[in-house]
Amino acid sequence: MHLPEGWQQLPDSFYLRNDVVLIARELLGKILVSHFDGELTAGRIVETEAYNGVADKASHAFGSRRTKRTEVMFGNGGTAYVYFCYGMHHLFNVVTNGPDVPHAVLIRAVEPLIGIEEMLLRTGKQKADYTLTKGPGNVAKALGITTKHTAYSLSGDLLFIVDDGFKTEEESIVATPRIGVAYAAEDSLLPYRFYIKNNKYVSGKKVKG
DNA sequence: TCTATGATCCCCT
DNA sequence: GGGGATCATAGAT
Repeated sequence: MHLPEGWQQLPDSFYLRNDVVLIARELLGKILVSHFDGELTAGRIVETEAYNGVADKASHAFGSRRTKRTEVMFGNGGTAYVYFCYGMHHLFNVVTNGPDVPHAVLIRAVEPLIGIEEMLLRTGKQKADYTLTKGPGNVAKALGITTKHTAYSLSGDLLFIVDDGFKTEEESIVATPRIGVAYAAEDSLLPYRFYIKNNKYVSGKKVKG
């Protein structure tokens, strides 16, 4: 496979660290790439959420709940956790940390870079506006990610994340509570959601101008 | 600009 | 048997 010059696949060591909130923050500005059936699609990550394992009421792994679905989170970091939600959406997460520590980062929005025509086909949209990859359901749909890709290694050449040297300014990063996790009681207030300020692909807020 | 609602199904209890 | 880490649309404001 041929990637653009300067695109460096993230090493396992990036995912194997123990601070999932830091990793969620550092994933801003990186590029999520899928290469299924010869179709290369990629987008720059502009919104993420951290899910902090067994202590986090918003996490599927809260209380060490270990099931067929969540099993991949209990494996090694650097793999994909994809699950099906609301009867129609596939949501893509990055598993982090070592075995038995079920940390994950939900990718909530990307800015399309490569394969926009293919993204339009997959989503059935007519034109590439800001809704193409806004929100976690749309990200997975545009990149062709489904539950069959859960447990895929991000060290492979089908689904992975690269660094192209893009620098995300500290002052352009915003931290807020996570979206759609009101059921998590006090944990729903934690500032575990990160996004790039003023980016039109970020979900959960209106776009002006 | 907002709120309400329907679509739709896998996974867990 | 019930609810969910959502999205697009319709209709009210």
